[in-house]
Amino acid sequence: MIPIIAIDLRNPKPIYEQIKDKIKQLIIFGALKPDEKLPSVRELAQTTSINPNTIQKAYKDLESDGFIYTVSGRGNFVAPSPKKADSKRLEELYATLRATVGELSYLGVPEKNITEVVQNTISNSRPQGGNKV
Amino acid sequence: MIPIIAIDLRNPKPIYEQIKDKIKQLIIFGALKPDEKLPSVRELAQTTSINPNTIQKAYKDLESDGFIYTVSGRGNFVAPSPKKADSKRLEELYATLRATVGELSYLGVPEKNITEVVQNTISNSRPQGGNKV
Amino acid sequence: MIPIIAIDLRNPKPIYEQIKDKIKQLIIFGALKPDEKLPSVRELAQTTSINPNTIQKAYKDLESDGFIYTVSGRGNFVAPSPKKADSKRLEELYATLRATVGELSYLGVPEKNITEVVQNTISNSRPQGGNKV
Amino acid sequence: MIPIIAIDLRNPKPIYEQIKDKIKQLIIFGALKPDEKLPSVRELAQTTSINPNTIQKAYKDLESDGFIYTVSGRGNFVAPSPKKADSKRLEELYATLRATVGELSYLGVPEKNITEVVQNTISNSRPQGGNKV
DNA sequence: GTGGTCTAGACCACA
DNA sequence: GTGGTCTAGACCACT
Repeated sequence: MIPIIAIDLRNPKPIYEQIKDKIKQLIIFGALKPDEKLPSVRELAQTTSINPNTIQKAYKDLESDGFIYTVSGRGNFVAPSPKKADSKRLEELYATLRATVGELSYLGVPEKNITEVVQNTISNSRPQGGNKV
Repeated sequence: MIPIIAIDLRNPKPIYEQIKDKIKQLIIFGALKPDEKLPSVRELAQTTSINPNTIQKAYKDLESDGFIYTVSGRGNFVAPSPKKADSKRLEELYATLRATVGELSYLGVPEKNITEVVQNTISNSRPQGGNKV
Repeated sequence: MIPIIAIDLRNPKPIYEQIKDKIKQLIIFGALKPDEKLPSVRELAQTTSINPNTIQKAYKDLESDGFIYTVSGRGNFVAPSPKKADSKRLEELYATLRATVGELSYLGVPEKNITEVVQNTISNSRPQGGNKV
Repeated sequence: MIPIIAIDLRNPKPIYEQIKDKIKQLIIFGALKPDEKLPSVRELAQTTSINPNTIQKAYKDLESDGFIYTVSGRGNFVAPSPKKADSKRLEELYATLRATVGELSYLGVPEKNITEVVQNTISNSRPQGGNKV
């Protein structure tokens, strides 16, 4: 199953970041299961009409962020859930969270709407490790 | 009161965006009150050792985003209330919110911690428009 | 002062890794001081006849390893000494150390010679932090 | 005694090199005695699920490096003593040693810890040639 | 002038 | 067939 990744060339965000974000989402929200094979660099390059080098950069970044792993000659695969959270990354995420929620609130979005989105997002995100069951 | 704005040159994020973000935060979380005067471009350029053109760009962006307003010859001031919520911007913020919360959850941060940060952020953010009081 | 970096194209080790290693050495053994400016990507590309993309890859890797930092529009600079050692990297280094020393010993190099090289290397490596005075 | 060789497919290092390194270690640290028989290519291929060609290549390299010898139709055996020290290889090992020790020192590892590892490694490595006893 | 991104096209090592 | 490396050449954003 090859998930289609839509790229918006007019988006100022770099293409490889758009790819990273899309794949991250697919992993986080469970559309891609652990150890599932991702489309090969060349394959994804063809289906998206993006240059293979650009795809590879996205994959490399995802690997160093611990979302996927690479087996040379075989392809790229979804990593099992990370054991240790990188504290630097967590700080970034918290900062983004505060800025985003703050702006939403400032723009007049009622608390109820915000917390609802947060709740839904959490319950839809991939249960990590599976320890709970 | 001239808020000190710390700029990190090593940060890959463009300087003018760092300035925008910092000032946004000061407004959202109430450190800068409505109609309060912002430091002049020159002044801020001096205290931060940043090129005035860069400061100028940040101010211009903040104005078009409705966070501040400019009075020619007088200076820049904090906007009293956010301009009508731009639905495109709201969608962006929601997308960021979902991505951020999703990743936090995926990285193993318990729901409690996330919602706590969200709650605190909301209650600390500036009551918009002064409608509540 | 632009240190000349010699590249051996016949060496099976990738060019960007050769560059990384050379620069690491210059930093570790103090030929490049903290906050000293490195040659720009284009400049080094010219003096070495290596493609700029290859140089950039080396610089990016060095940055993510904490040896240098990048200021966009300004250039690349030697990072001050790392505060926290990355435990994963340390493990790699210890493994390499054991393998190397083991093989040297196995090949008949007397203990004296090995420890001498180790001692010299340590005393020549850049004093980090400067706390000791 | 068939030593178990763990291969990490995610490791970017080629599989045949991982095998070479593992076997080298077993020889250097005495887990495999001189003239002891190594598992056959087929056998090792089965127990590790690695392609026999890959194992073959590792063995061939080990032979030309003087760590093992092959008797046609009989199998592969641990070389009794290292072949005459190849000065090119020694230079490589010294270079690696300096780079590794330098980086460890740079990363803040105290001299004591480094020399301790070196000492232990030397005393655990196989006494070469049996000259000492 | 600096780094950052992207493309097109090529060759290699590995399995 | 897969990822990894490299080149040549181009355009952009930032300062």
